[in-house]
Amino acid sequence: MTATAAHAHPVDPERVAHARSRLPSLDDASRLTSLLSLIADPVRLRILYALDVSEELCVGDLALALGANEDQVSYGLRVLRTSGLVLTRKDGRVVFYRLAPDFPAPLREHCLQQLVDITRGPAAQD
Amino acid sequence: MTATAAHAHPVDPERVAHARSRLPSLDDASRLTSLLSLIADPVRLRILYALDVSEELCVGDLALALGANEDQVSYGLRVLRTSGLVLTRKDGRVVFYRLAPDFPAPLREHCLQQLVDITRGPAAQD
DNA sequence: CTATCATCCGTACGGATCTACGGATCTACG
DNA sequence: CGTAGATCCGTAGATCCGTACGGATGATAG
Repeated sequence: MTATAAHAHPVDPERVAHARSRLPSLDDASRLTSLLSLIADPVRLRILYALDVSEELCVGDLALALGANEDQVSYGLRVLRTSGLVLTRKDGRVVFYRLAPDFPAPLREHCLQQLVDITRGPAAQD
Repeated sequence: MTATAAHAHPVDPERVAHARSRLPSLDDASRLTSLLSLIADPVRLRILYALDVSEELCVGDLALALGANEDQVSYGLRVLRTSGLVLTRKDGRVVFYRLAPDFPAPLREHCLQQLVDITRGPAAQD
């Protein structure tokens, strides 16, 4: 055998079939996770938060707002820009960033506007 | 100066202040992103989907359902288990996994139940 | 036209993460 | 007991990712 090829017959065939029928394809899952990976970084996530509430900010101001150095912000923006999540507008020597108009709405609503709560109430609802 | 220390005065102080006041702390952001990182992986995400719809599955069945090898699934589960997102129940020589009872509800509702759509409609609605 | 500022780009380094493999456990079965 | 199945664990190698740095670019001011 090549690798771990055990388990020829399911323990619970019904559940396997049920799961399989509702599972996103590996392809869809990959697309989704590459999107999630983009926001799964403190700097990038906070950049997105900042842009979400402030419409438009330049790199330096973003760094100020986040309390991060400009290298980090610049790199974060590079990634977000490359993936099309943010757009730029250049005015003189300043580059302004904003969320792309086609920024995934569910991502914005759910992740940006509600997900912070997650970190606070997994077991403690206070 | 040590590093990139430019930009002494904001270009747009108001927006900086506004963003800053609404920004999650680096700490909250880090907590959230480490959670997001857990689901930002195709294997783990699909494991969670499968467990979400099938209540309980053992490693081998999970591998069957995902069409992945058991090593991948086992490693994915190891990570999820370590982080407390899934629980195990042992019955004979089979180990069953399920979502932890305190699995973050918003994560479940938003990410697992709605987020796949994201990958389909950013610009192309078919 | 030169100095300076805001920002981008390429690169190199270090650490985290995933994969793959071999072996250890524990259970069931005869 | 001894064997086979299901799963876990440790580890080594490959790969990905974020950070930091130096220099390039383009724009403004003098």
